[in-house]
Amino acid sequence: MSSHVSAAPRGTAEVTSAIREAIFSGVFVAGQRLVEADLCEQFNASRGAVRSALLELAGDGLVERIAHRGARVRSVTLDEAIEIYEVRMVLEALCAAKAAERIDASGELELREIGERMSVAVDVGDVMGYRELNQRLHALVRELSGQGTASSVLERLRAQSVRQQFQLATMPGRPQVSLPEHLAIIDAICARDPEAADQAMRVHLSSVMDAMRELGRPS
Amino acid sequence: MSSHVSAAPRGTAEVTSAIREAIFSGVFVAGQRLVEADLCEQFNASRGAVRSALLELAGDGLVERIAHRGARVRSVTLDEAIEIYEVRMVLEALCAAKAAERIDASGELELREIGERMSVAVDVGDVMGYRELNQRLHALVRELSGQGTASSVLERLRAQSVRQQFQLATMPGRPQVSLPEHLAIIDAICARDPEAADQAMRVHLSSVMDAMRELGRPS
DNA sequence: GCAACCAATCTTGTCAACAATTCTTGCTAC
DNA sequence: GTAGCAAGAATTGTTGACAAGATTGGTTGC
Repeated sequence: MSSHVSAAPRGTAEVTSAIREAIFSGVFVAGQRLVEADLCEQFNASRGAVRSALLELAGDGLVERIAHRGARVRSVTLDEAIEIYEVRMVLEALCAAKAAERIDASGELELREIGERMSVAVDVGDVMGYRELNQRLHALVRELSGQGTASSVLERLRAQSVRQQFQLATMPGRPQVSLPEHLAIIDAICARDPEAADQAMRVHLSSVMDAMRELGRPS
Repeated sequence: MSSHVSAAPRGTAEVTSAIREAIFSGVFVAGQRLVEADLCEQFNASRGAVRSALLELAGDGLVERIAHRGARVRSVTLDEAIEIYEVRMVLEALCAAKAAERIDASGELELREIGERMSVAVDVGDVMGYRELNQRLHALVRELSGQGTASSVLERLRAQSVRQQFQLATMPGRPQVSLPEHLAIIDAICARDPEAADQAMRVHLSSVMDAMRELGRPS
C-alpha cells in the first residue's frame, strides 16, 4: 500500500496540477471516486489544498462534484465527446478564419515549419511526434487568431476530451488521413483566405469526428 | 456605513449566487475590488464560504483573481465583448442549426408563441418585456438543439457580457431592428432548414455586434 | 530633492479541528 | 425472505486561528 505518487507538493497550485496530470496520464481513470482524505495522503497535502484543487478542476470540467457526495473524475461518453467536437469544430474554424486575416510573415514561417515536420513524422512513422505536432498546430492557429475568448474555451474543451484524442492518435493509419487535412489548413491560412481556412478546419474536424464514431462503435 | 446587503446567506452556494446576483444587478461595478473580509461582513458569511464562492465565480469568468492580491470584478472591454459575441455567434448558429434538425411540433408551438409575444412587445413599446422574451428565445433555441456542451459554454459567456446586453436592450429603436431578425430565426428553425437557421442566427448576432460597436464608440 | 530601503498594515493562503450529511451494515418485524 | 429501520462509519462542509505574501508610507542616506 505504498502508492504515494509524490511527496513534494504542498500548496493548492501544486496539488491542482498534480491531480490534473494524474487524470491526463490515466492514473485516475474516468468515473473514479476522488476522496479528499485519500488525495491528502497521496499528494502529501492538507485537505484545504485538495479541496481548492478539486473546486478548480470542477470549474474546468475535469471532475464532477456532487454536494455531500464527493468528487469523481468526469467520464465523457461517446455522445458527449462528439458534442465537444462539434463545438470545437465551429470554434477552431472561427480561429482559423481569424488567423488567415491576421497572419504575418513570421507566423507563416512557423506554420510552414510545423507542416513540413508533420510530413516527415508521417513518413518516418513517428506517431507520438505527429501527435505532438498536431497539438502545436492547433495551438498556433489559436494564437495567431488573436481570439482570446475562443482560445480559452477551446483549451478547456481539449482538456476534457484528452482521453479520446489519445485513443485516436494511436489509431493505425489515422495520421495518413489527417496529414493532408492539416496541410490544407496551413495552405488556406498562409493564402490569407478566411473562407477556405474555415472550411478546411471544418473538414478536418468532421473527419476526426467520423473516426471517433468508428472507434466508439467498432464493427 | 450600514451596507449590509443581506443577513441571511450562510453556505457557499448562497454566497456564490448572492455575489453573482450583485455583479449582475450592478451593485458591484466592473473593476471593483472584492476583499474577502468585507464580503464576509456584507453577506454575513464565513471566509471559507466567501473564498469558495470567489473561486467558483473565477471559474465562471466573472471575477479575476491574482495570487496574494485579491479578487476583483472582471471588467470586459469593448474588444473583449466583441470577441465574446464572435464566439457566441458561431455557437448559437450551431445550436440553431441543430434545433432545426431536431424540432418537433411542441417546440414549434413554443417558438411561435415567443415570436408573437415579441411582436406585441415591440408594438406596445415594452422594452423590458422584449428583453425577457429575447433571453427566453435564445435559451429555448439552446434547449431545442440538445447540444449540452454548447449550451453550458454559452451560458457562461452570456453571464460575462450581461452588462453590455443590458445597455443594448435600452438602446432606442433597437427592438425594431432585432425583431425581424428574431422572427427569421424562428421561421428557419420551424421550416426545419438548418442552413437557413445557421445563417439567420449569424445575421442577428452580427447586427448585435454592429450595434455594440456603435454604442461603444458614440459618434 | 530624490531614490532606495525598511517597517507597519492589510490581504490572502494554509491548516487542523468541528459539525452536518450521507452511506453502510446489521437487525427486527411482518 | 424481504422490506423497513436504526446505529455506526465514512465523507464532505464549515469555522476560526495562524502564517505568508504584498502594498504603502515614512525614513534615511546620498
